[in-house]
Amino acid sequence: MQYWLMKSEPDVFGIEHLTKAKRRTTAWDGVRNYQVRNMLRDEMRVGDLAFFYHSSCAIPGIAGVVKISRAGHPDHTALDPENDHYDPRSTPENPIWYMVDVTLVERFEHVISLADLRAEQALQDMLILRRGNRLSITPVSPAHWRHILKLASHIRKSDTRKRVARS
DNA sequence: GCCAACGTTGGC
DNA sequence: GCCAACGTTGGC
Repeated sequence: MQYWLMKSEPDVFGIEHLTKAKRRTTAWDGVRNYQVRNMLRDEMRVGDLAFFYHSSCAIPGIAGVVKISRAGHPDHTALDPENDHYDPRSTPENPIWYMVDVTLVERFEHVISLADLRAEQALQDMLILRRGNRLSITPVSPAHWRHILKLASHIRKSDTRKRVARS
């Protein structure tokens, strides 16, 4: 079992879209970076889990958890001249670009913001926190994964306390 | 194979 | 909208 972090711009496709998608599943298409292509094609396995990260938005951060529900297969959007991600170098016989399918596992009640993540000493060496990091998919260590899930549950508990205190 | 120019990402 | 950082392109 491996863990990942996958970035998407919520204005284009966010976790909100995934909650409404058929079978809460979507193809993770449009990746046009070779390092990330190699992860999609060669490394990501069905059953792996990934954080769904919102980038380039008001509150960048982790919005929930998805699982890989289909392993790497050719990204057909590269073959479609009408598509924004069209790449004339890619052909059905020789596809250059790959995608996986992801299925929603959990949407966090609140996004764990980038600022929240940066505040955690235990997460200092996360790839996502390194300056200049531009990969749209990065591996996440089991220790970091567990730590972030703990953060998510703490946020839930503190919310509960606040609700109780108010009532 | 080098490297400058250019395009893109993404936080702020 | 700015800009740092990085990947890609293409001339040589």
